[in-house]
Amino acid sequence: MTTITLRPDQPFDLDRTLSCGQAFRWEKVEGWWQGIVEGRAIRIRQDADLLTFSGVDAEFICDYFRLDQDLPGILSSIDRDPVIARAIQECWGLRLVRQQPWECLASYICATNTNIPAVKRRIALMAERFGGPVDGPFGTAYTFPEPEVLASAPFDDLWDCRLGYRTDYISSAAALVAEHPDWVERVAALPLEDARRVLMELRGVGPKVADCVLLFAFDSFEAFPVDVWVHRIMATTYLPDIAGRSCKPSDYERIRRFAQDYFGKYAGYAQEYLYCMRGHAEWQKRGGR
DNA sequence: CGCCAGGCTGTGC
DNA sequence: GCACAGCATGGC
Repeated sequence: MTTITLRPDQPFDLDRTLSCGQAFRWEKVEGWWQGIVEGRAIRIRQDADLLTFSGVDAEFICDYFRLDQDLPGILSSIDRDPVIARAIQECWGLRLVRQQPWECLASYICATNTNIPAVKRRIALMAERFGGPVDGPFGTAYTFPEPEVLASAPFDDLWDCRLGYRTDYISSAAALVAEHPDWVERVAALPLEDARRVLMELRGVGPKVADCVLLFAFDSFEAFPVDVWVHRIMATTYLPDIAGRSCKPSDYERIRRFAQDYFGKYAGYAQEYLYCMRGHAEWQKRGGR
């Protein structure tokens, strides 16, 4: 067991961070969060300002949860009106975790037009079938499958992971990443808009998936993914003339441009705080206003 | 049963 | 450029 004591200037809420739906490989069991990150099985809990964990070292935890990122500074930079202020207040301690590009890409391809429990199930099934076993603090776990393995997996075996119509998307994305070992570096080296276009060349990757991957795995904090929840929140509070519920491409573009201009270079944090607020009872009670 | 979910692709105009 | 159908799956 290792511990980290959070400083007063390091606001952090482990529960909020791992349950808000950004990462899909964590589960809370008897007070402990169990997860698989970068091939390691991690067990972690929080008691006030004390983090207790095993499976990785303190540097890994600090890096994964971005504990050294100046969250108070970021939040004050996006805190521009009462709505986002309330999200910041109610989602106190939420941090964006540092995800691995390939896993993040595949995960969000699995996350289109579906719900979070189903995404978690798909990823767990893929890991059990195509990942590697790792012994950790909570028995045997399975790493997220390497692109080479998924690229050569028979269609029917992938289909059995409940991927549905996304089966081909995962297969071909895996093939591309497997064929280009420098894929991550190449995308990482591109400016946001160029990286976005490159990601969207993949089948099954549209604007929303591309923005998620850029935000969660490529440190593009200006990226602003617009899913149905964020679309709803943005339309009701900031762009009331957007009528439809279907998020047309022009709406998507308008929303993200507005958000980047309005919230600034950490618009992605604003997105995640607004998204996190979607499930808040008080928000829903008031009909999203 | 129907409707919705961290949407995207393909077709037709 | 726009709209609109179709899509596998699971939660509620």
